[in-house]
Amino acid sequence: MPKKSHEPMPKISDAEWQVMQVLWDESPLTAAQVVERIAQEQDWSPRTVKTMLGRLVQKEALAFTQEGNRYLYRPAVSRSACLRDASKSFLSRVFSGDTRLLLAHLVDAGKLSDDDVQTLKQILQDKERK
Amino acid sequence: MPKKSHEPMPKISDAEWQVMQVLWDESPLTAAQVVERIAQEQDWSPRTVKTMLGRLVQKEALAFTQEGNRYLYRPAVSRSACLRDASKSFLSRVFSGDTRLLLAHLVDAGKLSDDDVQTLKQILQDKERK
DNA sequence: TGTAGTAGATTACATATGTAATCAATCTGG
DNA sequence: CCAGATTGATTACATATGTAATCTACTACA
Repeated sequence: MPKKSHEPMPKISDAEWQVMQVLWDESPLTAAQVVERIAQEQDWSPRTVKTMLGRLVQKEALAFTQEGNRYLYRPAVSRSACLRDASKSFLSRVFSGDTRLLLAHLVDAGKLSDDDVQTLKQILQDKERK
Repeated sequence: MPKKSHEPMPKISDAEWQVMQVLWDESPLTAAQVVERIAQEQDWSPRTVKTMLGRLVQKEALAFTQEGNRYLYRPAVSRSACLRDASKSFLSRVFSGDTRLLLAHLVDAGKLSDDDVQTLKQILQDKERK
């Protein structure tokens, strides 16, 4: 087994998440391609996107390989690990780590459509049958 | 009806949440009392706590009334409103606004004990009977 | 009544973040 | 072969954040 050095998850900022999402959805991508994808949703200057890419590489949340004179970027941390990490810190910060509180809040705050409720019940069924 | 000016929720930082939680749990409190409560969990200098209090007052997340030569602090924004706001931005940033994804993740990532699952089912039952 | 504690106000300071602009090397079309 | 476009690299700069220390005014004890 390779030694898992359990590097602390890089702390990804709000804006940076946008960029990560793009690359988790599709990668590798050149900076220009990321800029395109981002443009669909955010009104950022291409410079800004480049900055994000640079910072994410520094944080080792992204990696790249040289392709001719440009870079091909790809995630260096898994989306699921980041989701786990972000969920955990959000949960502890806002809901004192009480998952049930969060769930109750979601259900309660009308965050869930009837459909969502059905899906959720299904998920729970499955989990029980597990 | 008083005119609801819908001020944009003040953006509460990670560290500031700690202080808000204390005051949502019990208020009003003097700075010294907040320092005490915080000391239970965090190893912050009393100065640091004072800074948080000051910033939260600026952001109008806290209000105070003078009591002799000291202040009595109390929340100026409701916990539930902040939970709503924080949940919303977390959800959209991390889970692209897909509540079901978040739920699936929570259930899935073993965040839920069997007990939690029961509670959740109960919550759902209640919601349906609503 | 003078002096040491407190309380709040002001200032400090490094790092993070949002949001770019400028620079140097390279590629590309004429 | 050269000028403009394009790339990544470096620099910029205001605001936010974490983490305090210093300053000033008032209070309470000796």
